[in-house]
Amino acid sequence: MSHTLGARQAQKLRTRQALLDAGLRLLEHQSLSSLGLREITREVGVAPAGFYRHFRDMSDLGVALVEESFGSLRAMVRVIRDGRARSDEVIDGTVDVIAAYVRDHRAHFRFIARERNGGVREVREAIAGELTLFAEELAIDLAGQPESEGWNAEDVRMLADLYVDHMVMTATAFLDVPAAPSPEAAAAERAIARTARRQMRLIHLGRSHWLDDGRGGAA
Amino acid sequence: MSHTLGARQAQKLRTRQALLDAGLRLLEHQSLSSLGLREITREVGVAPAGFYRHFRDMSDLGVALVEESFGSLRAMVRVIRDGRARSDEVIDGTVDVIAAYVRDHRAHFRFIARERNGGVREVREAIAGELTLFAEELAIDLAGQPESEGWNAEDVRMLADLYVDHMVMTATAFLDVPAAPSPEAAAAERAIARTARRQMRLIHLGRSHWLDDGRGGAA
DNA sequence: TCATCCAGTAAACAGTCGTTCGCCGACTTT
DNA sequence: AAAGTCGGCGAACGACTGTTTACTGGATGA
Repeated sequence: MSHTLGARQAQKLRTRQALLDAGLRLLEHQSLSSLGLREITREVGVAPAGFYRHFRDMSDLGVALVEESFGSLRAMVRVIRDGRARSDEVIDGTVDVIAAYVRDHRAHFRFIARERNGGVREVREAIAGELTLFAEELAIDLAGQPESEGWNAEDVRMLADLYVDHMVMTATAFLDVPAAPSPEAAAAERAIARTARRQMRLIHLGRSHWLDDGRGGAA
Repeated sequence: MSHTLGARQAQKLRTRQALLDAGLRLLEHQSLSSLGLREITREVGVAPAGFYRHFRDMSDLGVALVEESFGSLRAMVRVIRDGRARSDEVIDGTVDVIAAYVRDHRAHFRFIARERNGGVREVREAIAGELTLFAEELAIDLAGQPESEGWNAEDVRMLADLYVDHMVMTATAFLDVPAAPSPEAAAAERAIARTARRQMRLIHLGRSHWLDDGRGGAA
């Protein structure tokens, strides 16, 4: 059964987590491919060789960070899924959730944004996989909404991809405003949220007129 | 006047360009922050110390690469600006231009995509600046189109940002299909182009209904 | 209680790195 | 033709890198 996880294994997990945390902290100002193994162990206070007890190499740690990052994101996304029905509220709610995610998990998202096209293949692929999964889930949600009546699966997926891309872009925009609270920063955040809401509204508008001409939007 | 640029200065420029080319080549599979000065000079066949005759450090070379990259992009964008008027043609043309840019300047765009959120601040800011400039120009173009009648400046800019983000995302998607020509690669490219066209069409649809309810889309 | 396991250690390995220095020699200017 | 400029070279520097090795000592299970 799930007994209290012997002091042995517990300590190992704590060290592993310390390595992940230190990595994420150091990645705030540099990218994974320039982050050294010794740099992390030094930060944690562990001998360099100890690193290998937990990760094969830095890409391995990177992939672990991807999983950790998307874990915190998924938890937050469930909030939207169980949201209201009116499109205004869904849009506002989505933007708020994005803003909250970036505020509360800034380092996580910065890591994802940075390594999404970064220099480490394994990590890039892990992120791409998670985003695809995310888009697939969203497509299922969208397909169930009344606005999607008469849509074929391909177009629903097309719309889901557009939404995901837009969410990533919006979150990235939030990243660029300084974390330290200040009047200017708050204003910048509000401007980004305002623009993002209008963009989502415009997309939603396009969505609701997609079938207007009876061609299903096809050329 | 512009006399034929003394053999002295000409040679210097040739070396400088060789450094830039080598850098771009090496950046295909890694990111700027992990690229070493010696790595570049070795590739070119120049002594490490020679690097400093052309660039202060690697960030300096990175910024030069940003300018070079956007130079080739701007040249290509002019093709769209002087394009047809019908929205179908503009959309198809835009997607084709994006595809062509990624095909012909793959290394340039890969660099931009990778360093847009990369670990080197100066380069990140240079890219952000160029993209802002790009969005501003696009906003001017959009404002001049009949579809924008009755739009306020903020909403036009909001739309321009949406288009730019979408173009970047589309170009990035093209990047992920292998450069080597193959049946599968060609099919993947066509799928991306098809999705991108539909997304642009959906956005265009939203744009043309933006003022429908007389509130200018405002909540 | 005793043998076993294994997370973490300390030291050494062969490299690599960015940067500085003085110097050469071909081009440029006078 | 002489003087000056300056791109590129070669060598040396101290610091840092990832990885391997044999080890220690506390938790673990018999």
